[in-house]
Amino acid sequence: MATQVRTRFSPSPTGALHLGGAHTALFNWLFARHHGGVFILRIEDTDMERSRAHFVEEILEALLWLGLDWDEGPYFQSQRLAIYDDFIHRLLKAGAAYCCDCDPQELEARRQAALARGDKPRYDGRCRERGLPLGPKTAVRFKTPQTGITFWHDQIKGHIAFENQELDDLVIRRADGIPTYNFAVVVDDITMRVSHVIRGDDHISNTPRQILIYQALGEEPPLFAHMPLMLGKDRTKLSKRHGALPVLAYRDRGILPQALTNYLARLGWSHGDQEIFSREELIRYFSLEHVGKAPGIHDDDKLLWLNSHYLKETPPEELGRLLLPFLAKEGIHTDDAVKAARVAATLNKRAKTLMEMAQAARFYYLDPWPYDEEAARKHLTPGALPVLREARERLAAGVELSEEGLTRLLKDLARDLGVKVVEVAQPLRVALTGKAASPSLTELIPILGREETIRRLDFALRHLGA
RNA sequence: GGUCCCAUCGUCUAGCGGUCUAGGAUACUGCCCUCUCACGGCAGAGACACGGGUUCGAGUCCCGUUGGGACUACCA
Repeated sequence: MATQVRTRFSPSPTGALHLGGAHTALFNWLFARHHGGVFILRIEDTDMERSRAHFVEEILEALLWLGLDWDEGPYFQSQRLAIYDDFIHRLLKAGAAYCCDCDPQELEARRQAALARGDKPRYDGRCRERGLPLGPKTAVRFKTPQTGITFWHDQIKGHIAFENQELDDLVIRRADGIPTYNFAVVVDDITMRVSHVIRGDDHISNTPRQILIYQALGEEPPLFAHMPLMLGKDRTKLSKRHGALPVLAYRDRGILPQALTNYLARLGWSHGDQEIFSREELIRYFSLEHVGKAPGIHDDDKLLWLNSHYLKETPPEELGRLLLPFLAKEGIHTDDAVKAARVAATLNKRAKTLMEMAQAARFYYLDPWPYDEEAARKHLTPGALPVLREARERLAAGVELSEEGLTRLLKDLARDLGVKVVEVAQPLRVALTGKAASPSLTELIPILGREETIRRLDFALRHLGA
């Protein structure tokens, strides 16, 4: 009988969830969902100094926004201290760990000295055989075997091996009683029965240490899969300075969650030539075998392309609803979802984000003046007076505000005035939208309405001194 | 410095020894469509890091070089 697939995502609340974190969360989630397994959320908040409660809230919010729901948790390491202590004592009793009262500052000084000498900075094991009791000022170190090789078959990278002598006796419990990362992770993954540890390959060098702890505990290690890191444009680990924003910043920018998950899924993973994946397809096709080994560089352009794809695919009614909060940010406070849907339908092919869409939608709600300077200079000239006047008259006379009616109006106007269609369209466009580029007049005028259209034409006429 | 990981168009990638004069996507350029801008359609340019092997045959396997990255804490 195959054992149940159980994966976990374990962020530390020392900052917002960023793209890299979302990437590994997604892969864990997809793997669990693909296998009908369990996805666990665990908050690694043992760093009391840097952990903040509000980051926990933000991380959960971001995961939920992305649609990455968890089946168990969130567990908090800070609430599991008694469990870690049990395992510490197991190790102590077995002689696989020992207490150490070396002064941290001294240790740091020795580290620096070794570095300066060009030596490998490693703990010299001076407390190893001292048999110190566990006291209030003692840390606990793991007794790393000094010979032999620790290896595993990585589900993504293949066979990886480390010589044990490269490793030193790491602290697994700090003097303040809090376990360190490498130890807490192992205890958690054991007790939560995690079957697959899928994480960034910056954790590869932690893996042999963790495997050694499993062995000392007499436990079977889970399967490891180290996925390639996401790098910034300068090819270093992705961070704020690459413009890699927190996940929620993408939401606030008007990126759709489907676009972001699609983007993240295709970074480091592929399914033939397919680029667009529904959530169901992602779950159906995802597998570790098709995760690549090479790191990927974050490319905002590709994200934007996917976002515009999903913007085009989203039904206008939904798009209108999504647009409302972005309109508000433009100072347009409306709850008219019907109008917003009509507006969105004219803009969904012209914007890459909801934020852009809201900016482009301003003229539907606000007076288009003052006009864009260059647009007005070019198109709102005295020569345009007849166009504006005639258009105003015919609109007032009751030209039908339909696609066909307005198309005919533009053509007739051009013919009757002896100019090209573009020469009637552009002045009208600037008069109505304030800009030289906009959705088609035949679709924007019906939304503006007859009265408002005429009002704007009158203003333009007066602007030209008519 | 040490250890480990990685290496196909600028970027994301397909490729699991012959079907590769290397495919798709994005970005870029041009043309078409067109009331503008987009969208869409078509076309173009653009890569197997280098050197050795193995093999009848290597982008694909092995070794080395170079390059890049990660880690190197009583952070996670």
